[in-house]
Amino acid sequence: MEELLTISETAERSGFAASALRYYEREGLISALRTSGGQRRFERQELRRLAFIAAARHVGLTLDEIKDALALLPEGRNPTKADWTRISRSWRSRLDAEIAALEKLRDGLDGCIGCGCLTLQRCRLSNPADVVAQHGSGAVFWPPPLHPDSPAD
Amino acid sequence: MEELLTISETAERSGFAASALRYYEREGLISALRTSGGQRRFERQELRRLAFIAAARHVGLTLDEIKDALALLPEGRNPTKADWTRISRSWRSRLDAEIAALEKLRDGLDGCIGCGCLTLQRCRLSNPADVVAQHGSGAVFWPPPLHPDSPAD
DNA sequence: GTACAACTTGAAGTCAACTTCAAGTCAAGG
DNA sequence: CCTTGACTTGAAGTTGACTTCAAGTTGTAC
Repeated sequence: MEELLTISETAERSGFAASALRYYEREGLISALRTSGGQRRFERQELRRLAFIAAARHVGLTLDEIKDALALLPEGRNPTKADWTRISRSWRSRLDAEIAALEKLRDGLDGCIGCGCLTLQRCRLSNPADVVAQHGSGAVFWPPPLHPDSPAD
Repeated sequence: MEELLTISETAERSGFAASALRYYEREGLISALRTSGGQRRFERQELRRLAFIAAARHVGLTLDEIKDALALLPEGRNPTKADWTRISRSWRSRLDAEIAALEKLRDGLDGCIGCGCLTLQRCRLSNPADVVAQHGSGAVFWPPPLHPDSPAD
């Protein structure tokens, strides 16, 4: 029974590219033992961290956020089921918020596209400056961006 | 009554930074007239294109996609309400698909976090290699990524 | 002992969508 | 005419999450 995994084995089993694993190790998200010659050997436990990372990435967390979350795991002992559950509970509300934002956007669009207001002055959309003037910056029509790279902010 | 807008006026009214407007012009998403001295002057019509661009960005389209969409507008005459409506109709189904994907992810997480399977071998999550072996690449558990930059693909 | 795939490193490249910078030009008020 | 803020350009920088590359090293099968 083999105990440790090479980087390519870990890559295949986790679904991440080997280069991503090296990157994650550099960034402190995972750790690796080394052979006497300096090659990485991963403990099976790291596959759990990697599964967590994959899940968190799918939820939309940045690597920095994931790193912070992983830092909440206990030191010394292996994380239990309860540990993993605890630190991923907040994902639920995060996803709920994202879903709600998208639904709001969709419903706003329904009204807006239906009335053709993308081209008409009476819609807030066609004259964002009014909104900006009223509220400082950013259009109020749009829900907050899911990812903080919105051009109109 | 002024006819044409300077770049800073256009920036303020559209909500985009002046540098973004220059970028969009370079990329062919908007166009500008020029003074004899070479400064940009924007027609009011461009504000509609910019409102469209802002809306499309919020829906999650890339600039390339937006450029393609704008190319569907009629040449020669000014776009009508129907033109704008036509090219933004597909957003509805796109948003529906994104919402459905997030809901699927949320519901999957609910089950997964509830049973603690992030740490247990019986869950697909903790052993993605099995899934990869069965299906070629990528875990089947996760809905397709909303943005094509998923690490586990 | 030797071949050869797999591994190592640091540095640089990639992508999108911009922003920032430097150095110079334009437009409008007084 | 002069000042001054707004404008111009091309080039380079930014961010996050990696990937790719070059050049050298290791591990293992024969």
